[in-house]
Amino acid sequence: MTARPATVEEVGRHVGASVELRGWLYNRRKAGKLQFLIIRDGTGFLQAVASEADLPPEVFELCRSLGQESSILARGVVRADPRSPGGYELSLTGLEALQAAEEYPISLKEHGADFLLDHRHLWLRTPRQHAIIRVRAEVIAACRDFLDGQGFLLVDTPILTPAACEGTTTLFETGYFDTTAYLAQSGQLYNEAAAMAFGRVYCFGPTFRAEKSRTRRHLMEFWMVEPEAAYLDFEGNLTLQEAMIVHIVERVLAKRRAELERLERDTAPLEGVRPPFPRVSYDEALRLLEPVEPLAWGEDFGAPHEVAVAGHFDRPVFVHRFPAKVKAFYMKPDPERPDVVLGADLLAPEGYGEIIGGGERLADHETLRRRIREHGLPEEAFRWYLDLRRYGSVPHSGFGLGIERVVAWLCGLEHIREAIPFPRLLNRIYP
RNA sequence: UGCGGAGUAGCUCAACGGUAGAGCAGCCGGCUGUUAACCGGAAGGCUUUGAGGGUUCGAGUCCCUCCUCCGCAGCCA
Repeated sequence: MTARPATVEEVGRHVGASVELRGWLYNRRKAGKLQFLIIRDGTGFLQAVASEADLPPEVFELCRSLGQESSILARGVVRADPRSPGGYELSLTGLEALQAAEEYPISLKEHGADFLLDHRHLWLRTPRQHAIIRVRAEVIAACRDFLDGQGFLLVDTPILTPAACEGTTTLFETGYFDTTAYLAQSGQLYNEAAAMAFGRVYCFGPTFRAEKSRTRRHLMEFWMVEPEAAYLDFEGNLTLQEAMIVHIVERVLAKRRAELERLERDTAPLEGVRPPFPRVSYDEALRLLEPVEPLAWGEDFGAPHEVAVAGHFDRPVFVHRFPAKVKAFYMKPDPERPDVVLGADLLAPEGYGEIIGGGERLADHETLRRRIREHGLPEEAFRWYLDLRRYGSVPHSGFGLGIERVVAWLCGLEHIREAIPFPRLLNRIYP
């Protein structure tokens, strides 16, 4: 009988057939003349049963001696068997080892965060990490499909930039031949240029922040989707964000339910993520906070404030019209109340905090110049940006969605470090 | 940077100021349906508990300095 290559994912289509799996030995349990090998091939995990009675002695011995994560070619007959986790198993007829792994460091027992992060390159092989990374891929695909479907054009923005978007204190500096460059902390300013060229655009890529923050929601390097649209006003921007979040959640629920189950994520709160999302002004938020986390007008939200406000709602909530002085220079002041800006943060429920920040941009040339000066930013560096207000300036809005925070929320993660394949944390850049 | 917690076997953790231990992994053996399998055995700490100093008859344990990690806060997505 010839063995056809197959993947664990599609093994159910090969019941009764002889197949070859190309993968790794995830675990083995021994029971005398039987051995249960858990084989993973990247698409899933499958139990293979090695029976001493049905195998040449040297193959049975090979099964016995191979270490965890040895690379193997496993041949056998696919059977449906309720005793097997997953419902299918492979009756082993042959096994070949490409490389026999010894003393694999990550056992199936518990490990600490530091140890696992040091072995992130191997940690990624576990079922839990598979589930998270698959959800992440789905979130990214959902963002792009949604925006493509809404007429947004992908326009990439640079990672090496000459100056700060929001000041230089949180920028990673790097050499650029004879001068200095900074790693982008946002594609927004370039996005605005692209929006004036193409109307509706978005960028998607890694962003870098040299903030010395060590919390469960911060990465030094994280991925952000940033749509920007000409002729989009503040309200339209909120509606767009709402539709996009609903799209992402629905798609993950539809296509990655098995992964959420593996993560033991209670999906009930996610099922309730439907429009409209509540909208709370900064002033209203202060009133909500009064009894629990009082905040003086003019102060920016801290993490406890975000959690307290979001705790009032069963779905994401917009907090809008923050005091102008705590927000970035490019935000448009509310024409009816110039001490607040037409910006909004979207706070995820269940304590996950801000997942989107955005708003309507300042379109007036002179006001923008003044704000740049007021923020102590070098006007020269923003000459090209100011040009956008000199040559056909229009009302426009946009936002940035943090991929890892959305993934952490949807997966119910305790820490954002699991939401990205190789997290860059404060004092950690290995592996 | 501030506050709090923790560094003991490869991993996860015990040990009142009084002889450093267990589970898991690895190794040897047993078991034909295991589900992080289980059972038995030997070994594993270079006089050794992150590093250095101090108190004490005696320090993993108490004190000081430093290092590393974790949590929280600030900042933000």
